[in-house]
Amino acid sequence: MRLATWNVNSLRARIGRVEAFLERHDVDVLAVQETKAREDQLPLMGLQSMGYDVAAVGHSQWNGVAIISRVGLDDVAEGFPDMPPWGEPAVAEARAVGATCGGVRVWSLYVPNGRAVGDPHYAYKLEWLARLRDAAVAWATGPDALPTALCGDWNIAPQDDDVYDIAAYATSTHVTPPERAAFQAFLDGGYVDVVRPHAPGPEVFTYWDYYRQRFERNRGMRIDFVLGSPSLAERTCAARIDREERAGTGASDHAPVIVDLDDPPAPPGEPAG
DNA sequence: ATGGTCGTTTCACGA
Repeated sequence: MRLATWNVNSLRARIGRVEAFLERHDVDVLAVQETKAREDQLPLMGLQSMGYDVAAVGHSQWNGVAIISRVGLDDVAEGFPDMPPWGEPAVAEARAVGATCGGVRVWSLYVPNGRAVGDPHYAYKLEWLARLRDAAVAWATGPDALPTALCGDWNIAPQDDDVYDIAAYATSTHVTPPERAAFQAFLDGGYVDVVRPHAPGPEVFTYWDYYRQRFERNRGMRIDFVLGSPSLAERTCAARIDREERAGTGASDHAPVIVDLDDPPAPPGEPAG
């Protein structure tokens, strides 16, 4: 099964690229962020004709997440248990959608940006992450736990090498110790960055600002991640960042991240094949 | 510190 995550910066503006991406990489499940669309605004017909179902929560101007799947879309959840409220419900709730796709629990997450250290949005970001972490650890444990993938734009660069110029971010969000601790708490809870081990090397960035030719100068950040529960991490056999999707006119400011999963181990007692 | 460029039910604001 091939799983991907991509902050598309408007699904309506990018629908042609999304369809081409799904076809080019033969993607089974795509978690998208910043759809900037209510469900009733989404151009779904092209995706449906390609065999995909869509589960989405959204707002016309910001946030918004969706899961696009051709291997099933069951037990859809809009938001996670105990997700903290903030502002308009339509905005607060447009940050997380979960579904079971082909036996894997997939979440598409748009972690709050935080805006600035000290801003109320920054405190909300940390609270949101802490509550998600508690829920996510619960999902990954217990006898009935499905392999779980936390896919999305985390708006956190966990390591200094994940920023083109860490000194330029000395007073910025995305790299502060509390944000990095919030990210680390998922790893401490058993989740694994399933991409970095399979896509090592210097080209780690997933996001480049539109302005000042940041992509052309490779001044980017690594803020999009797939964190896998232990059983999902075991099945991860390959991963890559599709930098080419970020090039050219009409690109999102984020590149897609792709993860390949082996088939699950056969249940005991059943013949192989 | 500022501004650069995108997106949006746009002449303002979020990223």
